Amino acid sequence: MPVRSTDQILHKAAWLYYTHGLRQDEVAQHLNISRASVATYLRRARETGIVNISTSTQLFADDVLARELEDALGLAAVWIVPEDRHAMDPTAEMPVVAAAVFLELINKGDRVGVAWGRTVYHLADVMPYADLQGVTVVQLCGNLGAPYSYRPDQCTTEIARRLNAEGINVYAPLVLSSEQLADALRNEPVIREQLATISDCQLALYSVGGIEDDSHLVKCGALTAAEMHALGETGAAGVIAGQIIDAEGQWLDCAHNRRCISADLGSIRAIAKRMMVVQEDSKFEPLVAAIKGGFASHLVVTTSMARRLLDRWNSEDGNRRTA
Amino acid sequence: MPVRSTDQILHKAAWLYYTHGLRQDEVAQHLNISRASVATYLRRARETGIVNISTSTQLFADDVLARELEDALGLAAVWIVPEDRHAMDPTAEMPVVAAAVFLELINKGDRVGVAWGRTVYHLADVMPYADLQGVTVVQLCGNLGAPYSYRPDQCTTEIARRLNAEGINVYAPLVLSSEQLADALRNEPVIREQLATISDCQLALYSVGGIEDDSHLVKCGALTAAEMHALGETGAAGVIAGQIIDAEGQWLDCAHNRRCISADLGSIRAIAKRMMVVQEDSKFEPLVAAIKGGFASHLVVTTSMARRLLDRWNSEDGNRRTA
DNA sequence: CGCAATATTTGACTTTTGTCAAACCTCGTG
DNA sequence: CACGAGGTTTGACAAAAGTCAAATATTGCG
Repeated sequence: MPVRSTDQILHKAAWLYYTHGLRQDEVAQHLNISRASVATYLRRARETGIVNISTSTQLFADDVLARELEDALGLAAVWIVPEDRHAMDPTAEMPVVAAAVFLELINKGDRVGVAWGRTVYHLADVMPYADLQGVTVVQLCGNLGAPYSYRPDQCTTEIARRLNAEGINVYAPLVLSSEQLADALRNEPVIREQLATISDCQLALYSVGGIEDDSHLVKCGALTAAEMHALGETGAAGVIAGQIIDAEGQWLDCAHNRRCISADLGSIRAIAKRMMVVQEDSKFEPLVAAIKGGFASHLVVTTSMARRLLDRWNSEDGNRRTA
Repeated sequence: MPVRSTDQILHKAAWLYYTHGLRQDEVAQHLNISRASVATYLRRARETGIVNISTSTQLFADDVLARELEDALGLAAVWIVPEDRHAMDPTAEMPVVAAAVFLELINKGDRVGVAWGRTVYHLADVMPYADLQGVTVVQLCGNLGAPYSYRPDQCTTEIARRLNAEGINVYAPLVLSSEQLADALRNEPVIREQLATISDCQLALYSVGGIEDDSHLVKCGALTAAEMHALGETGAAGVIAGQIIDAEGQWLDCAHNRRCISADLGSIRAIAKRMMVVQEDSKFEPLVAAIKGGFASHLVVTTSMARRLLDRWNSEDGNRRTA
């Protein structure tokens, strides 16, 4: 009855059980331990990503609506999460689907950028464990305290931890009090180099922020409700990685953006797979702006949001034709 | 109680059970079917690759010996399969490990080349099911009847089927009766194009063949024992994808090779990940030749084989130093 | 070196899952 | 339209897996 603390034994148990298909008591015999221990080891092996159990997200991708959206908006792939789901907690479903899709989109050796928002937080919370050594998770924007469970850096770290990947954080605040300071900090070698690597990412993960008085940026204290309101008047339409974009998805030249330390929008657009997840129906206009701005190649949305998007694009097509 | 034959229901059951962690009876309730059906669906979902359960092959890679081999022979990665394995069928272990390693090495969208041999057959037999749509499995050599379970094309097909990948077969015999005919066939557009795509592969899978009287090529009737014996006299050391190589791993200019329709050895060397699996201890010299010829970047071998390889390389190093 | 705090392992019990023959649908065919 | 082959679904039972408090080992520290 040897007592080893290494996780060598986790690997052995997992291998015999999952790959060879032995029963737990058989595994116990092989390893000279009790069956109860085997059960514990197997749970740990699953939790640490030694064993990976993944379900295809096909279910959410093979909807006619999804195909239509891809064609109409020119997206690489769309996943549609139905709202009803047979009395299953509806708000909980989206991040779960998104997490699974995210995992499917990651390739070995990839560098992935992760932004910030309530959606991303929830996603991190339900992210399955996996063994993605060689993957790097980089933070797309500066840091800020949040009224939710994680700060941006904690969020990156948590995702990296669950994936057994390397996490790289941005050691700077998201918003500074003056443009000068923001400029100076952006030019600090550590920060500059880090932001420069963002366009090397193969995959980005984010949601789009709204510009209402109760939007995320306001709740986190980056902007006051009044400031946000004013921005709305001057063309703000949504938020990408902490930065304000206009209705066409372009960077808005405003005080907030100039004081912001985050990934250059051009760098984000340069990322091959840009995965956008949108939960709330209220984010329709911001989402339209983000899509026009080229911030989404892979989209995860609800059925109703998908319908609205399709309607909008069809009507714009109609307008263009009649014009 | 609807009766749907689609596998939509497989996806739903798998999603609720594996991703949401519901119990089988809860899933049954959600889907309005009996729990027994759920159990059946889940099995089918696993068998068709909708659900993927994979165990890290780390266990076989984190051996000191493996590290030493990588360093000494300049290989990218080595997996070592212990021979004893606690009364577990030893010959059965290698293909299982190899199959898992193979799966880990495949990336989405890859093109993988699969060669031919008893080892590869067994590997196909134990290949887990997976959902690798977008992957293409191409056959590296021509066809030939075999005394084992599969022909080369069946083997490619079987692997592709289990992986839900696309399989591409070579519609030509491995060996022809005359060099003229082989030349003519090699220049047929269909065949030529197919062989030309081999260097586009990201991953190759093969073993190395021996040159004894009872070697694979002889058993399959491609060569007589006498011919093989004669080839041994003129420098043959092993077999790669049906073709004879010499002790340095170079293409041997012989009648058999000239009559052979298979991947150009240069194309094979051009593949980034060249995964070689060797089961039998008797294949030591062929393996040495194959490694010298640059046919392995990723190696799966037994402990004893690993030791012998290391000894050989160390002694050659010694010779070089003393010379 | 002893002792407490912490982590691991186990046996006994409960819950969950796998299995299989029988019942039941479905669809093509005579 | 009745029949039967081929498939799916189910209920009931057997087998396997999960759980947890108690026991045992390990570690850190005075």
